[in-house]
Order: sequence, then structure tokens, then C-alpha cells
Amino acid sequence: MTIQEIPSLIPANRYFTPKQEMILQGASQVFLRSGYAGTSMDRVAAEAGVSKQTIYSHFQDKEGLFRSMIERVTICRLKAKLPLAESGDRPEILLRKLAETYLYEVATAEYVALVRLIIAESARFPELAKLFTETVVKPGRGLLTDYFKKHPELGLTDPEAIAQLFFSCLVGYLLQQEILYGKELVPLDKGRLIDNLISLVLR
Amino acid sequence: MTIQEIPSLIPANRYFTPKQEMILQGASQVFLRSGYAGTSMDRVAAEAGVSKQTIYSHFQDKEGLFRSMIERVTICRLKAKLPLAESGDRPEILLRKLAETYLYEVATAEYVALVRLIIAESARFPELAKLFTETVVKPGRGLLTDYFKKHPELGLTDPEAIAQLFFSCLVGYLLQQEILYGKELVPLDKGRLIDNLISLVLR
DNA sequence: GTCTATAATCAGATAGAC
DNA sequence: GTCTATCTGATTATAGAC
Repeated sequence: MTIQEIPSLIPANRYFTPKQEMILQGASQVFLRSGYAGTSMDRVAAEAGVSKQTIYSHFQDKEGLFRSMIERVTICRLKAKLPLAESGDRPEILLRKLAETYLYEVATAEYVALVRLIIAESARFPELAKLFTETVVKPGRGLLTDYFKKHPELGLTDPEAIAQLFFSCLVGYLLQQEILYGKELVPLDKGRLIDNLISLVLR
Repeated sequence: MTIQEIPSLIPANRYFTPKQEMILQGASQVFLRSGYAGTSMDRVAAEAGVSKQTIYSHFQDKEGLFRSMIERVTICRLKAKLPLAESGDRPEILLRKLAETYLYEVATAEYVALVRLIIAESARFPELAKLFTETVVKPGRGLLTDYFKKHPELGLTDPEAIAQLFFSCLVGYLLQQEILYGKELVPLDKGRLIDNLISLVLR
């Protein structure tokens, strides 16, 4: 389940020069913290330590910069983290690995900010929301679906739906706790969610 | 489980005059379609059929208008929809009612736009995200938690976690399918999700 | 209370020097 | 290629007439 499977959405895995990387680094800082509209090109220039015109000479405009930044962060972040599940693991181990990897390793503050930003701009930049779905959700769901299909002894008659449900649960929990202030208002420990999710699927 | 339980977040259930209602109606149209930054006060004035100064005479500024609009839509929408579950129902009926009400009745296009907007502005307007959590998540989770506690025969040792999981699943599914273009890329029928969610919880 | 016209600000994008 | 300085358009908010 590698990145190459989504050719239409990724612009040829574009190469960036060191200066472009600097700009993207600064851009990600500001965009992830302040959102698309809340980010000025002046601020990005200051953060990246270059002048505004330099940004415009490397990226077409603000939209182009934003697109490149989201693509880079989405792909970098997921390329490293996902390929971990050994199919030889026992079901309980595999499911726990998946859920824990997602909630404890993938779901950093930066990742949460990325998700919020992609949701916020999903109408203006639908292709970025689609990239996220293709890069994060589809591989994860596919992996788990295949696993369930290979293990009929688990008694899961609709592997695809259970796999979707599994990840929906994790994403919904994250949204609830980290973005909608559930942590303050209706807190629930990550471990408790994981334990109960697994026990529901496997019992 | 009524609205009065969240006094700190709701500004005295403020009364709006007919003209203010007109403005809020226009504001909700534009804000929900174009987001906070993408909405100009000129556009709101045109949509509401009043002049800009009239808006400013009724609402302090753009932020105040936005706050009032979100509060009104959130409360109106949820006040009507949630109080439906009869505790006398059999578990399977009750869970199905809850899930179906949420996905088929509550989750209209307008509701999805509201959720997206609240997430998008959750950093700038944390009190609105909190209002949403208090109005939607907390009552739903509380209702279900109480129900699970009254029915130990279901064998759910951690009612609170299962209740959170139940709603996280629904919200995550909605986010995935409706906002992140899962409907196009990794479609899954609402009915299949509901059937599988219920079968996991009750089996 | 409501409208028209206007002030003030800000941010995206560009021109031109080096 | 990179920087400083500038232009231009849009937008929030207000002043003042009716």
C-alpha cells in the first residue's frame, strides 16, 4: 500500500530545492497555526527568512504555495508512519498496533492542525481533501479490510464496513477530543477508547 | 437533557427581533457556504436584503454576527432533534433510532456545513466549538451512557467509553464521507455502517 | 431606524534595482 | 535569483443625510 497507487492526485512527487524547502517549512508553520485566510504572504516571508518576491518566484501564488505545502506535509507524514503492520500478528496485536500508532504517533499536534486545515479548506481545495483521503484513509481501510477477509474466524461478515468503522471511530475521537474541546468538556482517555474499540471488534 | 443545562455558554437565550432574524438568516446562508473569511459584510447585507449599516446597528461587528449566527443555528437545530429516545425501547431499537436520527435527519447538508465551519473556526472561536460539544455531543453521550448503565445485561463494562465510541463513529463517518469526499473515493452506505455498528455493540 | 457614500486598513501581487 | 518599495483591489467599519 504505497504512495504510487494514487497517481492522479499527486503532482509527480515534485522535487523541491533547499530554498523551496525553507519556504515550505515557514509556510507550514504559519498556515497550520493561523489557517489559510489568517496567513499573509508577508508573515510567511518573515517566518521563512526570505523576501515576499522570492516566494512568488518559486510558487505561482498563495493558493499554489498552500497546495504545495499541504501536499508535502500530508505525504511526508504518512509515507513514514503507515507501513508497519505485520500481517503475521495476532488480531488483537494488529488492531492495537494500528490504533495506538494512529492515536499516539501519527496524531501529533501538527497532524491535528493539518486535519483541521484540510477540513476548513475542503470546499476551496477539494483536491487536497481528496489527497488526504487517498493517502490516509484508503490505505488504512484497505489494509484492515484485507486482514479481516483473511481471518473469517473473527466472524466479521462485512469487513469493509468494520474497517471503515474502525478508522471513523479513531478520527471522530480525535476530532471530538482535540479540536472540539472534548478534552476539557467530556474527556476520555485514549487507552480506554482503544481497549473498548478492540473488545467490540474481537469479542 | 435540555438546553438549560449549559448556562455559561449560551448568552441568556437571547431574543431576536424579526429584522435581526432576517439578518441572521442571510448571514447563515453566506457563512455556511463561504466560511468566515470568505464572507463579506456586503454579501450578507445583499443576501439579507438590508444595508450594511443596519447590520452594524444590530450586531457589534463581524465576529459578533458570526457568533450569534452559529449559536442560533446550533441551538435551533439541536433543540428540535435530540429529545426522541424512549428509554422503554429495546436496545436494538433505541440504538438504531439514535444512529438513524443522527445520520438521516440531523445530518442535512446544512448541518454538515455547520460542523465544517465550527471546526474551521475552532481556534478563533473556541467558545462556539465548546457550545457545539455541550449541545450535541454531551447530551447524546450522556443519554447513551445512562442507558448502558441501566442495562448491564448488554455486558458493556465501560458505558461511557462505548457511548463516546458510538458517537465518534457517526461523526467520523460523516466527516469522512461528506466533507473529505469519501462518498466519491471510498463510498460506504449509511445503512451498512449503522448495521455493523449496532451488531458490534450488541452481539 | 435605515440608507448612501466614504474613510482607513490590509494583503496579494508586481516593478525595478542590484 | 533576491531584495526594497509600491500599486491595486477588497473589506471592515463609520459618518452623515433622510
